Amino acid sequence: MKNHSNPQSRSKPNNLVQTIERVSLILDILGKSAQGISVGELSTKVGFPKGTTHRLLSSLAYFDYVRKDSTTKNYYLGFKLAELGNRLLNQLDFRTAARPYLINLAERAKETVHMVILDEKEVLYVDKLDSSEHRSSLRMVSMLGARMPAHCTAVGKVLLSNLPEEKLVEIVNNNILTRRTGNTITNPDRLMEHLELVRTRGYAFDDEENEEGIRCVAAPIQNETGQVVAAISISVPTIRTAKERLETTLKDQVTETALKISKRLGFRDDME
Amino acid sequence: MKNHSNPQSRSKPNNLVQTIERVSLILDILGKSAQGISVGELSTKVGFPKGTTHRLLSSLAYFDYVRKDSTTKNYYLGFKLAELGNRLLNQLDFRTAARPYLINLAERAKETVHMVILDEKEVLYVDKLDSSEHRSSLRMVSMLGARMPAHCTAVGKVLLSNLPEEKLVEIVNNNILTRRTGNTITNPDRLMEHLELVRTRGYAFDDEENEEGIRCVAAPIQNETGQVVAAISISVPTIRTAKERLETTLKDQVTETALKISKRLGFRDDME
DNA sequence: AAATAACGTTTCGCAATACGAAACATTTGG
DNA sequence: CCAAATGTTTCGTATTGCGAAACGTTATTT
Repeated sequence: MKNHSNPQSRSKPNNLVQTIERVSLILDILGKSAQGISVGELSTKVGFPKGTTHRLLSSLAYFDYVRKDSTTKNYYLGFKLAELGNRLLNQLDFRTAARPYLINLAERAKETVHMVILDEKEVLYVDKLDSSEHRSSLRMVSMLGARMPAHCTAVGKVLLSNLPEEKLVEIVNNNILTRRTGNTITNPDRLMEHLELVRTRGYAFDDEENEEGIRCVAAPIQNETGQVVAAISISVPTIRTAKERLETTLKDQVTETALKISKRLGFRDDME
Repeated sequence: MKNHSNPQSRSKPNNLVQTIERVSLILDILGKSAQGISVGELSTKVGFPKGTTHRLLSSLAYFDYVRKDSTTKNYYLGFKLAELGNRLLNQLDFRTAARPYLINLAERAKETVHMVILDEKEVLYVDKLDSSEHRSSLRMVSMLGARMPAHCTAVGKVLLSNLPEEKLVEIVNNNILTRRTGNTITNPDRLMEHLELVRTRGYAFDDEENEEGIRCVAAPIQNETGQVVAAISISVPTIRTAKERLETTLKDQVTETALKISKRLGFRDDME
């Protein structure tokens, strides 16, 4: 699997298959209902009749996309999704290639390391390594597959800054930049300016812009065609680490590691 | 979310929704094609016409269940699956409850710890902790969501042994017990006998029955109703660890931890 | 315990939906 | 540059899935 960015993605097909649209809606709702949901409740939520909802659910259950608690009769997401999600992550070749480098980085920095990809306006976590130092901290329990707005994370800003101009403008203009903390950049013009800086520098910081008390540095991963396919970052709690360490040692470690991984993927910095 | 076992699951609904059946088939194939697959190729594989296949794919792509490489035009699994899979795992309350105990167990044993649930004849990995000692070993790269036959793993045998008699018989009779190593129990009668022992003991070993060079001990996790919802295990390489340690220290550690987690979930051993 | 309400499940005639053959477009290779 | 292969769209048609209503099955009330 090589190309992971998807430039002209998500154009609404002229004839959407109704069932797929409905299934997607159902799974989204189930994903938000940790306690499960009954046919009736779901039926009113999605707006199609009980019978129809039931039919879709039982077909989904047959293929394990959905699970029914046999006593309460509530429906949940099914384990097939975990299986396919796992398959997907393992199919990402850059992820496999990066692993050893990320483990090494986490050990040396003694901090948490993430790898993410860009999906429209959000970043998606595809790997995560804790340093042995902070294993017991339960702060971030398994974020694999989790999403985060791009504009307020170091990884997100690195990835945005490498987008073709028009795509970037489209994303920035068509979405409100949600405020997550006092430091979040919510002004489109300021963000564009900031991304310009990130692009020339080749790395980005997150100075408590996404979460109070957490700072990050991030750098891009490029493949053999020079395309940016992912970004990696180191996250540190403000209490424990001085801003200076982030901007010197840690910054150097992420950028170096990112370059090593990129080279491993066939990238050459003499390329252009 | 409470009940996770699904006693009378997977009965074929009288009227399956065709689209769901087809989508499931497509996703399964994509899950096996790491290098991506073209419309034409997929179309012949699944056996429906190109146009139809294309329509389904573009609808799936719209909701991000599938991704299209814009240059090669190949299709891949989409990131929505990773997101939903992640949601599912985080919705498992017993998993969240168990985490701290598993971290502790991995640290003390200095070995790899797994948590799994039973899904029909297979076991599905829902959590995994490496001890800091063996982090760099790349042997098991992210098995979350991965599946394994139940009959040849310690966790699987624990879970099978707690199934209602009829369900167990059904599973053992309707599936061939695939041989994974020289030690795999492939004879149904011997397996039933062995599971009887596991049931009375309350824990199970895997003596290189699933993978040459790996041994495990596993114990069950029970919830407030006494129902077995998951199993946990410690895995050790035969070269590094004597069988005796597995059968004494490590066995005690897993069973103790499993009981602690069960109690945390409201289980009381005085129940019955 | 009986009655009833509330919810899950199934049925079935109808029409909208998705089907798929074939036309059209685009890319690839000679 | 043409031809072959592959991806995409169209469109008339029949099938598929729709959903109102009937039927079962748990839960709740009196």
